[in-house]
Amino acid sequence: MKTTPVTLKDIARYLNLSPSSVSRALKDHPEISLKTKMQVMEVASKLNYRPNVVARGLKKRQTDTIGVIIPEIVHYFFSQVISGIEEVAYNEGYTVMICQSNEKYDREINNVHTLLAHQVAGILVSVSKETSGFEHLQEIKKEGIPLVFFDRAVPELIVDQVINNNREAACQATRHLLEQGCVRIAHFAGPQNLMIGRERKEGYLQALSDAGIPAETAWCTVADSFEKAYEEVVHLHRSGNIPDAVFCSNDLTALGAMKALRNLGLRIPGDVAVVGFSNGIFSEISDPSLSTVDQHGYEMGALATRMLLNRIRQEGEGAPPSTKIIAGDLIIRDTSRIRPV
Amino acid sequence: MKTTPVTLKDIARYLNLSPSSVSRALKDHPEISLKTKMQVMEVASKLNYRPNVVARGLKKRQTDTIGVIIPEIVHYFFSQVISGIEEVAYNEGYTVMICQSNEKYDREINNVHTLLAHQVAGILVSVSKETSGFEHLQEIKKEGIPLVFFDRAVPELIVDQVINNNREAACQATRHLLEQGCVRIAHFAGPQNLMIGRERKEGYLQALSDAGIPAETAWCTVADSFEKAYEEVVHLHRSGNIPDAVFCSNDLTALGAMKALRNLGLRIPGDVAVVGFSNGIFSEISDPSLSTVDQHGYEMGALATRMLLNRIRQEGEGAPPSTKIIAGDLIIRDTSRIRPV
DNA sequence: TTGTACGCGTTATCAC
DNA sequence: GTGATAACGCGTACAA
Repeated sequence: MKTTPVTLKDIARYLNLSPSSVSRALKDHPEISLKTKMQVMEVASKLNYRPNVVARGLKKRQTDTIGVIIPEIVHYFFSQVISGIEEVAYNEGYTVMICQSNEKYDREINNVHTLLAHQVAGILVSVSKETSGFEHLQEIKKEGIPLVFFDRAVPELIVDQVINNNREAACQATRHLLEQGCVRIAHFAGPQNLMIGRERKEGYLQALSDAGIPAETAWCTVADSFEKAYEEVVHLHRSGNIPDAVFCSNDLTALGAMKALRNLGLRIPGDVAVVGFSNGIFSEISDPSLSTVDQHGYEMGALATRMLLNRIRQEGEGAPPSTKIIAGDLIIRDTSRIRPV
Repeated sequence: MKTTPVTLKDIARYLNLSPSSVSRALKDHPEISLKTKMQVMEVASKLNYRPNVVARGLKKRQTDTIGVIIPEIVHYFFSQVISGIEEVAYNEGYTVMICQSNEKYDREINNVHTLLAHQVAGILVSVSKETSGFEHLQEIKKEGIPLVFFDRAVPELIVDQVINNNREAACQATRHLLEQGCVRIAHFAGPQNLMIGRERKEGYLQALSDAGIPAETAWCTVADSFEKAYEEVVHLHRSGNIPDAVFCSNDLTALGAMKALRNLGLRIPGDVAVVGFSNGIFSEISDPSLSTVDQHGYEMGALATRMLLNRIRQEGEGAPPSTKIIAGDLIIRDTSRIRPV
């Protein structure tokens, strides 16, 4: 015994009104008598009326849904971002449609098409590690749908974006290691096709150069996972070229490095100091606790969503695309505390 | 210069066909000539046609979207579940609409109404800690929309559900502590209005009773957060009533307890052994590494989604509601390794 | 095998 | 102030 939802027509029939009047009454149209408004409101809540957003979406060629394309939901940072997105969207009467690209280019393209087919009001994207083209993202713009990047942007596309000041934060983190007396500092970098990977590496190199320390290529490699970091440390150790600090482009990488260092009998931070990036939930409780950069994922998601909603509401003519920077905070914990600061 | 999406009509005009023929051709209707089908397919891909799912949704009174109501996205376990949901949905051509209740009853009710207004094809729910009624969930059933619980179910509602064997897993975890020689075992329980909270407590009591050990009320309290666990340990210590083991209803609680124990100068597991619940990402890398129960979040999300899709496709008449149990795996790590097993 | 007509629920436009 | 009408894009019974 399925109950079909109550529609405008039901209310209209009930009150001997036309559907259009009911529609107007419900959206508080000025040209409707207070009396009918009251009646309609009352009947609506009595019959438990809920507007059919699908029908409205069809009519207005736009829904109240925000599309999100995110590389991997299970990353703590990204789950924070999603939470921020959902929170703002909820408060503004929007819903969130989530797609994960699983770091695959193909899938990301698919996700875009899915969201476009759903007539979402706007799209938030953090591109996958694999993404090498951007025609799919241009399709979004072509349809006049607002697009905002968060965390991982595509430099070729000039659209609103919220990103971390990766370069500065990485520079700061490296400088911190220098201040601790480290001079042989390695960097386990993220994928260099991602801007965040490049920027963090640049920040690292910048800090070294500022300190007048030449960069050693053997110490600056792409190692983007727990396992790769582990292997890289073992590799460096075997070649008798162990650094006295490692700055990793994310926390998991840092933990992989730490595990390898421990297994090799090296003390942290005594022999090798470690700094990560992201402030994952485990950085605080790892042993020793991990120095890292807090990226403020929740705020990033919230801000990106607010920017998107602004675009959605402005409908076209608006300010030129802007880039908001969320400053990462270096959190100094035990993996890099050698001398008192 | 917005481009409006290509519609069936555009293709029809292009080929001098009627929209209905195009529609049929695209869904591989048997009564359409192969030739037209080919033509339509070709033009469709050439014009980059993508069906408007909103219109289809209105027509069929049902969309290809699955609604998810989840307490908090940032919990590692829940993010795993979402990932599993999204993966299966994606492979089956469905999209996922996410709502988080933030553990609030009001908000959960709101979420239900939002999803119903969106004509979702089915809904996956894990109820909030606050949820005390279930009229809102019954509304879902009333509209004939399939509903599947995951992790946290409402016992009063007989619907499909995927849950952990919390009682058995808790029992096993407690038994493990007994086998390690612990006899004064405390339990920091979850909220008792949630079935999972009650069941884990029951498992704990069961194990004690099986071992002929009377339960001590002072050792079995509701402590459901890092902070509360911390305080509870301090409290027990102050009253000179420290147990020799603590079984916690989740990992964060366990970590709070561990922190307090460390600060009190008690060794883990030497003085007090600890076991958590959930296998959060940090349990493996905490110090000492935390024994816990792996709840297989990803599999839970994937299975729940498959069950939901089955219901959606069967349309009404189907098997009676079933309950799938996902067995939690006790993972023994260092916080409970006292004697060789 | 293909076309016609209508409706899904809502809203915008025009008329009264 | 309110009602009638059309349209959003698609699917389907019915007709041809």
